[in-house]
Amino acid sequence: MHVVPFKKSRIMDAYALVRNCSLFADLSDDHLTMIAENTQHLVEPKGKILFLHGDEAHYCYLMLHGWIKLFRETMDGTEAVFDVVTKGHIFGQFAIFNHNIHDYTAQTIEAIGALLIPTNILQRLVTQDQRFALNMLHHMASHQRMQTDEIEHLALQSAPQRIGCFLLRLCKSARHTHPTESIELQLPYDKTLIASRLGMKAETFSRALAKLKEETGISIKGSTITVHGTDSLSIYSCATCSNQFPCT
Amino acid sequence: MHVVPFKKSRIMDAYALVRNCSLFADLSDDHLTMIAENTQHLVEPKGKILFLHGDEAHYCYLMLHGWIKLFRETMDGTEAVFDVVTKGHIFGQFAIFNHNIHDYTAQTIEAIGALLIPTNILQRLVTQDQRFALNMLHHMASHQRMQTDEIEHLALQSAPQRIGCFLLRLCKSARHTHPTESIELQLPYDKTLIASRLGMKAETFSRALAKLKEETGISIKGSTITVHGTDSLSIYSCATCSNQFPCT
DNA sequence: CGAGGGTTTGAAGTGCATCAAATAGTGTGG
DNA sequence: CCACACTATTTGATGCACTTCAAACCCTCG
Repeated sequence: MHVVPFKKSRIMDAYALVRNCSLFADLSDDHLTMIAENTQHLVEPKGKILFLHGDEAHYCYLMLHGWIKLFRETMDGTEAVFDVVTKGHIFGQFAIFNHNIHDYTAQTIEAIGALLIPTNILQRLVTQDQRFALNMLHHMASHQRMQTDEIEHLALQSAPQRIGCFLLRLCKSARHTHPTESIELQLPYDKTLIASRLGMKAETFSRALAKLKEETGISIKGSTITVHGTDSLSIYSCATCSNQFPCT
Repeated sequence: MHVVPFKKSRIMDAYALVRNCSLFADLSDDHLTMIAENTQHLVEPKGKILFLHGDEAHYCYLMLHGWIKLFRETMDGTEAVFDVVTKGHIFGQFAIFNHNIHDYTAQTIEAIGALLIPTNILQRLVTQDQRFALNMLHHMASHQRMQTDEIEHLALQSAPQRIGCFLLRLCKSARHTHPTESIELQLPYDKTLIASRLGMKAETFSRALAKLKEETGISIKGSTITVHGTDSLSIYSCATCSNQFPCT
């Protein structure tokens, strides 16, 4: 594990990073400082496994840059990718409610930087600080809502629709809210991984993206996709979705 | 809404029911009594919708008997069934972390009895009682683990495997742990609904169950299924599952 | 330039859905 | 107790979506 210790002067950096994470919003300065003082700065190259499904949890991870794949692997080698996360996301924190056991495997898909937060600190805080417990509840609830949507999507949407839904989420995180304006998107990681993230094979992804282009008029040039207004995507993808337009 | 008010003498009944629910375990007598005093006894016939996806949440429901289907419906009429719950289960409680909006629809599939618990009481309690907040965290976490498994199963298991997994859960809730003994199971609700619960059509369920019989040697007589040892089921169903034998 | 991974394309197979119809099971009123 | 209506379940035939296997293409980077 490549840990770069924070110098004293860097503790304020960690403090700022921690405070910006919604999970720690509204904590007292004392608690924020206590967390910041106990973090370490983790740097890892591409392909590194941070922990395995079933491992004892020592840390949770607040991402600074790079991408991480969260997944499970079955005995026969197939993978189920639950999420792919980057800057600003935190993962591994739910282990404190699971006998301190990680519920999935985490692997870097490119070089990353992250803040390591010891789980025992979270464990202590959650029993001592009512506000943190409430933050954690809201944090878990929002995670749960996303999982519920995920289940619905897996059950009801076709492959092209799931891609459309994924693109809509990209539009949203690019703060693109106007439903008729054009927006140029960069796929955040390679198509093979997006395919796994959406529960399909790379070949299916390729064909499904072509079909999505046909159906909604998006333009595709390598990993650059131009959406000429999100309306057509919403109509096509959210047709079999119980949420309102747009579903994210 | 058919509410049968508790007589004063029945408050102790409600008290006992509430205390037995793990979500309220370890609460102080005062708080348990306060909850019990504010509950109502709900009785509803078959087919009744308790609330719709998107409705404002006034109550959560502690089941006494009967079965409830929790699901979402898309515009084109297809359903995604998330769960089917009965005696001892509680649902609707997560709305307090979702702007007091229910996240799915709840409908009776046969006559039910339930304890109605006002959500505003939970909302107050979760901010005032540290222990309740912690209970709620563990409760949500265990719900989340089940959802995570659900996503993995939908992504990786075939229809016959999902049925096998469902039967294994039935074995487990019948406290049948010995892996080589025979056990006779009653399907808890009709096959059409089990099919929806497992994300497949009734026809597929019928054929998949026949295939499961072929593969694992279970016996089927109407809604009675005899499992001659859970080993063969585990081996067949958990082959594409990341969890240990058995996965539940 | 050449190696290797990512991506696309084609051909063939599998699994589940759909549509249609037969069968079994259940509760009803006579 | 029976005939009927209605629903649940099974079975068959067919179609579609996604996968699998194989090969070609493309792009990047040493």
